[in-house]
Amino acid sequence: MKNSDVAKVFQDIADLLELKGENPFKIRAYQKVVRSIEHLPVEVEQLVAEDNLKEVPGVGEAITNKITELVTTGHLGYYEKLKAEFPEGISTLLDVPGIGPKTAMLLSSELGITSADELEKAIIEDKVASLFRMGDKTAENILRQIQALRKKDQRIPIGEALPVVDEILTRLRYLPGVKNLTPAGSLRRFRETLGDIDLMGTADDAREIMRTFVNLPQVKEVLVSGTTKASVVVPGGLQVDLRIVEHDAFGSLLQYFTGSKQHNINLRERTHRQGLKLSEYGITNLATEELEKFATEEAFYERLGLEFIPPELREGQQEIERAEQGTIPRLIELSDIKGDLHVHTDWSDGHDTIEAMALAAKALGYQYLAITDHSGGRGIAHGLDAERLRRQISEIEQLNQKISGIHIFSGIEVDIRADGSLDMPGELLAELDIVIAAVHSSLNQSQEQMTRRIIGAIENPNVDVLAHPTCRLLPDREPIAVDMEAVFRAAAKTNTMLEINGMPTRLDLKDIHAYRARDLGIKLVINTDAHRTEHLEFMRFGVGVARRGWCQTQDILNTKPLKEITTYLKSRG
DNA sequence: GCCGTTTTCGGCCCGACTGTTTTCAGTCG
Repeated sequence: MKNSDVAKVFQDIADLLELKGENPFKIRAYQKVVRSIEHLPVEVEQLVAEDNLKEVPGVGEAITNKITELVTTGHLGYYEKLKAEFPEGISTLLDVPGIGPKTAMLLSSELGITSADELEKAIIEDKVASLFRMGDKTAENILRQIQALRKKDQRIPIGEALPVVDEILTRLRYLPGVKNLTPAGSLRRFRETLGDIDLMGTADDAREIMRTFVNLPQVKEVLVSGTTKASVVVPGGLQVDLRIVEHDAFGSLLQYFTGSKQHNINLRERTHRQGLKLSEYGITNLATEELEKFATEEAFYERLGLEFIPPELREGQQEIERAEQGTIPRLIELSDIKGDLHVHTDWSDGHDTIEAMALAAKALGYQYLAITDHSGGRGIAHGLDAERLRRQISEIEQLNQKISGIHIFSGIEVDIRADGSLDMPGELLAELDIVIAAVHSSLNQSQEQMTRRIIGAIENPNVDVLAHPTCRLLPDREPIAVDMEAVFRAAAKTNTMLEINGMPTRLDLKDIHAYRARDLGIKLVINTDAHRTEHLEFMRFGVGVARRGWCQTQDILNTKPLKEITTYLKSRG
């Protein structure tokens, strides 16, 4: 049973307990476990087998037993019994913004409604507004939310959201008296998908910037428009919130709206024990009721006796304890990257020439670039055969003579065939500086077959890097069925590197896999898989994933300068 | 249901907004 399936069961339990009106803290305990499982870098099944469940934050005696029952037998008696107490499907009502447990129960008991569709019909038939504590406005709002929910593309990949945000920020940044304009929330934490966008800033006159914001050309609908807060909807159904405070309170505002819910809860629980209270306005001493303001996040964390916690780590895992001990690692930064080891050119399915790609890489300040076009495996446009690869190697030699200031490595992204063999003769692969292997076809193999196939490639002595290991595509294509723990073991044993592919539709390895791989001592590489010069900019997404995986420079191969990486690649043969 | 320099029992984050109410319940982030 996959972690996401386990998380889903416990999320549903939390929802049902909410409907039941259970003790809110009990409900929170279940919600906390859901988030813990979602962030788990290993399979729950493995933890059960090794009797390590209690190590997971928020998992105690009772939940250990429930998880164990669920993953060993495939069902959970407690959950089945709980479900039987409610009409089927009622918890889906909670997905509609504005509907909580009380309203859901009311709708179900009074009108027999258990789905958004039924609810929409009932509102249109004017059956809802007359219910207790409801009214015309409430009914109308719910109706709007149901209809918006249908139009909205769930969560949006960060790669799609970022350009929208950049455009908005550019329009607001140069207004007079505006400072500190920056994204917060899941975007600042660099989550791979976003539910909405939070923007923060400070201003001499908040009303001015608010007015500009709600009147931006890309705004399709204004949801809330106040003096310090406004919410709008932009194309694609994406909601964008802007909050503006006074300059001297920016640190607490940014802190408050950056951490995940769990990070904030953990932090406030901790400070509560110190006799302090946190809010977006600052830190209040509970005894004296005095409020301290903070202009920067650094000062805010320092006041709490904590090391600064990078946004990407604020997920409510172990980061607060680590900050307490002063052992937050110095995470890798974009400026640490010295080159890109996976790009395509017009020799295969890329858009630009080798020379153009090299010059673009040089312009980014890189010391090296590896050209890794596709091999000719089936289904890949213009893949190289042995003959063309030989010609490409010699062209790269000539270009290295011609261009100064950047070194071009000869490489290939060789296709891993369905049987685990590689789509290029071994003796030719051995001539290349770097060999990246990847799965592109027969994605529907069984987990057993696929795992064997990939491990076959990892164990091939010519392979240096396994590219985009799970082959998922955001937002739609699910990862292939593969035993990642077995892949990690094989990579660690053979000293094969794993890629963090920074293409925004891939981000593969993903954050928790990068965390696990790093933990096992596997060397990682952050690549863009660029198919044109502009794609080299995707590096920032890959670095974001690596930071979420707690990676430091020494964990990432392409932070090494040219001389070191050349020696390293040669030593691998 | 979890958890422990305040504790094995008694706590458990915080503020804002909205709409329905005549002082607050419900929901959200």
